[in-house]
Amino acid sequence: MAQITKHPTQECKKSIQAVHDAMYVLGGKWKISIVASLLFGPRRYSEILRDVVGISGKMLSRELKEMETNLLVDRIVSDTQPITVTYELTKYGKSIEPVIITLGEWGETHRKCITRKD
Amino acid sequence: MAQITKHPTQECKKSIQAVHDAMYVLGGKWKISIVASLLFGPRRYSEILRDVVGISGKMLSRELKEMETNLLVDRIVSDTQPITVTYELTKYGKSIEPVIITLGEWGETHRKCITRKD
DNA sequence: CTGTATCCACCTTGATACTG
DNA sequence: CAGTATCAAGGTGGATACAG
Repeated sequence: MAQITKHPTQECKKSIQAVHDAMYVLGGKWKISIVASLLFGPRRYSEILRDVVGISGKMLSRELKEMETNLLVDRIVSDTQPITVTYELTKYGKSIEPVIITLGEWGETHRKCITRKD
Repeated sequence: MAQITKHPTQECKKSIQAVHDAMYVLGGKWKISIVASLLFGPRRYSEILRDVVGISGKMLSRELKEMETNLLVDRIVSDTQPITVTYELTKYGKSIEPVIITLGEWGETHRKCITRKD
């Protein structure tokens, strides 16, 4: 029916909006990396800190807090001595997996391109 | 063989790196939206400006320049009067399509979640 | 039309030190 | 271990004016 020929702008804007929505939630410098880490299973604060190379503690807790607010992760506190905190993706957070996979695959390819061309 | 149990960190870091690489190139506030726009076909500067709601001219040209540098887009100048400039995705740029699609789908779902929960 | 230059407010991030 | 507080620096992005 509606071919993308004469008035593609509406179609286009809709897609762009969807993508923009996604990036609003995943938009921090580190959020996607954190999700990638959490896809491997529940992680402690300090573990994420080691996994996500370059992130600072401040950023990690801040991003995690935002992600908690956005219902992407659960924060589980065990009142051991000293306390341990485990983060894990919610069902909703796990639904990002395809995005991460796709992005990761593209990233690997990209790295190859870089290697060849730089 | 190597189960993701004892030493998941290496596996994990690799994935995270790949994702991080991707975000390095796609990382601006607007780049992904611009790619989304360009996926609908070549676009003029002013068209992208209209498609990507909220972006300013300065940001658009800046982001496009970076994307050109990263070989994601081609910039084609027609020396009409006045000149017109068309941007289109390179083959490499088009390879991001799956990412955008996946992200867009997730974004739509996310919007539904927002609607229900906010 | 397609940008660039400048000014400026705001946001983001890191380093460091500190708390429970 | 799991954060928080504070400071400082740089990046981000918009408005406006200007240029080819």
